[in-house]
Amino acid sequence: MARPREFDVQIALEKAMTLFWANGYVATTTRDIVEALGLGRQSIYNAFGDKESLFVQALERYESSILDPRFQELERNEASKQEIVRFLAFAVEFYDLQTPRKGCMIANTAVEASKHVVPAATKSRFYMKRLDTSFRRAILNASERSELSKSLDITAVSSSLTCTILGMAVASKAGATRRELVDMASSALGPLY
Amino acid sequence: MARPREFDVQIALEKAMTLFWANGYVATTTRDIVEALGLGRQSIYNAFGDKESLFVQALERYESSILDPRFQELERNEASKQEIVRFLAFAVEFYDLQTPRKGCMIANTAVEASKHVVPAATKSRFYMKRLDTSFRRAILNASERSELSKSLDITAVSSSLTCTILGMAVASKAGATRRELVDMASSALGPLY
DNA sequence: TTCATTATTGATCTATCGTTCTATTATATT
DNA sequence: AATATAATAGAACGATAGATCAATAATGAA
Repeated sequence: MARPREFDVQIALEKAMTLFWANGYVATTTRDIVEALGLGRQSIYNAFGDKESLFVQALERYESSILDPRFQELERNEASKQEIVRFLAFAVEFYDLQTPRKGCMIANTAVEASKHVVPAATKSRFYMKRLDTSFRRAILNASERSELSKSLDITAVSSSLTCTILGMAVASKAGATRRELVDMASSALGPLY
Repeated sequence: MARPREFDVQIALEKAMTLFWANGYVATTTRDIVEALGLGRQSIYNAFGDKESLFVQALERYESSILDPRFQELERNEASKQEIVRFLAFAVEFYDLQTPRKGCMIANTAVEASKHVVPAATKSRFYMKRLDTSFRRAILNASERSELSKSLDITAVSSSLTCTILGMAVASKAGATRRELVDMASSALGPLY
């Protein structure tokens, strides 16, 4: 009935994600996108709509391909101390091994793109809440299993862990060493021991 | 000998600082600057040079008018636990009371402007290091006064405090409640008690 | 095989970007 | 009062932004 698309939409979206992740929304030009995706302008507009729409789809791909898989462990009903530790350990790897250092696309978006892309602001707020809720739930489980100190302020610690993830993202992008990232993570985990 | 400037350079710079702080480097246009400063284009170029130069000067003003005064306490030779607590308490106020929420210009710069303004990248790295060093020194003092647990990993805690400041900046910009900011700060202070 | 439909290509649109030019105005020194 | 100097105001610059148009190519359904 119609001419079929010659490129893989998911691969193209992956490239757009990487580009926006590294350079942000405003600073990424449509010319950059055309070059990075290796496609014609019109093909990109056909497939993804305008720049803002492409950005939102790239952010959604970041969520589904990067974030969601990592949340899976942490959000299990029985998740406890171990899952929190593993989440933080993954964050260290994730941030440290990036070349170039891009930080976290959600944190970057909160800082840079929220003002220009309304759904992006909503998403960044949602994911921070989701992270906080996940941590709290896991801490609660650990507490019920008597793995933690009785006097622990669960709300405070979950907020602190969320804060640590965000702080690591910024520090990483600013060039923090692996050692520093490890220290940030391990120190934030202190209250659990 | 020549016509005198009709406006106050420091007041104009303050306005530029607020604008860049809220909107970032790339997203702020020279038109925005002209409107916010209430001056003619050429007057601004005469006084501050091009956009990049103005940004660096605005960032330097942020450092001297916002950051340096707060570092003063923390960087005293005798600074100890109390100064750390006060620094974090100030950060909570600072981030919470902003309208609109602008976060920290250094953190924003690290995320958004580093790629476009080389001196800004240097500055953001410098200030994170300075913060870390100040915290470490104060912790060291507290340790020597036996105010802290013997087993405390001083390097890890100072990294964690730095991380917390950055995380709070991002969380605040994303709309964190005051309660959440308080929790982030107080939980990061946990190891000191 | 024809035709409706969509993909592709590359030229092109308008708006706005950061910056500079030109002309005028205002002052301190002579 | 005359002059050198710098500030101001606004028009204008070339470059580039995001987006679209027009022409062509490729497919599946009739």
